[in-house]
Amino acid sequence: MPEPEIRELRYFQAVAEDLNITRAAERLGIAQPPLSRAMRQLERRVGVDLFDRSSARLALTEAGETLAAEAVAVLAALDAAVRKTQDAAVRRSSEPPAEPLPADPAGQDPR
Amino acid sequence: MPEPEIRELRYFQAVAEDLNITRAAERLGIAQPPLSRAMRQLERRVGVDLFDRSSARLALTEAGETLAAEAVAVLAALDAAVRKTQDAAVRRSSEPPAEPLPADPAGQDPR
DNA sequence: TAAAAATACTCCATAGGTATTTTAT
DNA sequence: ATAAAATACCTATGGAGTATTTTTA
Repeated sequence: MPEPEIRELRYFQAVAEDLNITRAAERLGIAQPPLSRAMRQLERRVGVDLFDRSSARLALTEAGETLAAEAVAVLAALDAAVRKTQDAAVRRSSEPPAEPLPADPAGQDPR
Repeated sequence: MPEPEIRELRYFQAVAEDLNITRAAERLGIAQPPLSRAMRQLERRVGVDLFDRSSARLALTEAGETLAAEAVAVLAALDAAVRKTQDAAVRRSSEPPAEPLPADPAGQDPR
């Protein structure tokens, strides 16, 4: 089983927030069964249990908590990578660069 | 078109290193055409040209150089996420943890 | 009994393969 | 003429859907 994909990390982030696969699926705009399967597959990919399903209330294992925290960094790195790549292309086509929008949500990491 | 996936970033990293799709494909264990298509798809996903194909010698655009640098961070973050998640599960099942192997390639980021 | 996750299928999008053509040196 | 990328086509894996069945408060 190969490594986790970005889509799975996004799904996992939603489930870890809600601790409810049904509601996370609604939020993600997909059905519950594929999300349930995606989480099982993610567990197979990393090779560890991420959820404690022994109770009715879905809970994260310690490993799950760890991945939830780490996933934030991975997804932030991807978002930054895409944004910087697009910025690099824009700069090339239209110098000088437009000044950064003041409506800047949370400051996107100064280069 | 949705966002880049991890597999595409790994492929891109190989192509960016070789600047030769055919050789990168060999290295990755896939055929040349699917790799060529994956790079086209990646470009569509980020919405910018990553390669300059005007010459016989494949070259990265400025955006491509940017993504090559940023991809390293994304993939490192993913590797760290998986490793830490697996470590968290191991710690839980067998305390105390076995001491870290001395044959440690490049030191895996102190927590 | 009710709410949520898991299972059993079906379908289709897309990752990947082979053969071939195009392009640029 | 050659080496590499792109295109055309086909196959198969797996992502996602609906219907249904566990499971546990």
